[in-house]
Amino acid sequence: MASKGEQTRERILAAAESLILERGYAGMSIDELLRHTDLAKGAFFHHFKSKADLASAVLERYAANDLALFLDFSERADRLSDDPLERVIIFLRLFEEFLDDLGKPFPGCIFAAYTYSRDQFGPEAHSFIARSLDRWRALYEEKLDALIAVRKPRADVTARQLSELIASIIEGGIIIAKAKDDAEWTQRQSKEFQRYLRFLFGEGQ
Amino acid sequence: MASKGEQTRERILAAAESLILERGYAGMSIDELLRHTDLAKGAFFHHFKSKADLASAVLERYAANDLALFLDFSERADRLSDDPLERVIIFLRLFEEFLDDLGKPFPGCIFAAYTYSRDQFGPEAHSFIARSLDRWRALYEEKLDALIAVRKPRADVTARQLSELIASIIEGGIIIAKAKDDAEWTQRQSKEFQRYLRFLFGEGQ
DNA sequence: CTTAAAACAGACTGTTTAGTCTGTGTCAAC
DNA sequence: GTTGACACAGACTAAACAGTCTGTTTTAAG
Repeated sequence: MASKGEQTRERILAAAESLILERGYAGMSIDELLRHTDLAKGAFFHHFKSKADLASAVLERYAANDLALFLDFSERADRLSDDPLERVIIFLRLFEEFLDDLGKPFPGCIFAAYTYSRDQFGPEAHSFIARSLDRWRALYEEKLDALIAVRKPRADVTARQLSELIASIIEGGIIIAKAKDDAEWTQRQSKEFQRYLRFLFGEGQ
Repeated sequence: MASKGEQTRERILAAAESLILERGYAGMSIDELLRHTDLAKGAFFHHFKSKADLASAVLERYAANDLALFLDFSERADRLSDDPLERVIIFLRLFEEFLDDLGKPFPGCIFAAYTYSRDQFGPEAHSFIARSLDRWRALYEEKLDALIAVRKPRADVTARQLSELIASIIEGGIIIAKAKDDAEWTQRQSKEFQRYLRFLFGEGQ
């Protein structure tokens, strides 16, 4: 079980993530973060040596959680079907299910939030975000590659192209869902992408 | 011609927009904005009564410019072709051309930047952003509606669905292009969407 | 040329900010 | 039960912050 200190650190990180998504990085003050966690200054600076240090920790934690989440979707999809097209679609639907269960729009993507505060972070953060986004996209590419390997698409399309498209759709979907406070927006776009996939790889027609 | 005061106001707004896109709203200080525009405190508060007032003005200016830009693309597309499918595609390609000419990734969407600093603004700003995004999306819907009216799509798809999809693709594309510093990312996704459109509405196959 | 409003300059103020520092509990190991 | 590392509390500081205020220059109209 996690030690007391680790629990507190996690509490700070979770609160910071949600505050950053609502106020932006510069808009989240440490004092307010402390109010949200019922802690004092000393506690915070015991766990993090600066606000920038917190920013890195929040970023790395988000990237790890995000990757774990999608890896889980990916593996579950593979267990739920043997058909490569169905595997992609189930992969997408597990994510939709996840969004549905939130009840409200996804609170936001830390990569996007940081990208719209780019100047506040160093080049290490920039490249970490770029790599994380690409790893996430590559999860889609893998699945689409397996599909293309066994079933020739009805057009000269690559797994990379389709993975870039679905990554853009989801990233954009998250923002618009948040901006319009529409909890189902992203899921609808995911469905539309599936229709495109069935056009490319489906049996009928 | 614009008066001296209007010119200064515009200079402030332009500098503020670009600073907000790079640092976030809270991350942009008035003092730094002044350094970028070579002005003093008095000048700023002569034109804007507060930082929040500036925020509204930046938002409204961006929305107006954005709408004008896409309206121009829309009208030019209509003049360049009589075929409704070509009109949609030219509409998209004029935007791609615009992005190409920037040389670097699009600096970002103010609607998205504000959405990732939501708590900093009031409900009027939220609904203004929601309405602006929807008006922009509706431009696509109009064109797609005209297309569907004369050519039955190869699937039971609506103009609204397709407009939501392309809006998400572009909004997400802008972020990822910025995050990865990839100037052609968004254009590639636009092209992939066009492939989908040709599947749905194209002649051959 | 006069004048008054508009367009700015820049010192100043009170508050908020990140970060420091000293001290106090807590808790397991010995 | 003593000790020493860990986990916090909270007053404090210096800098940055948004916003004020008084004054000077610019501009255009009569």
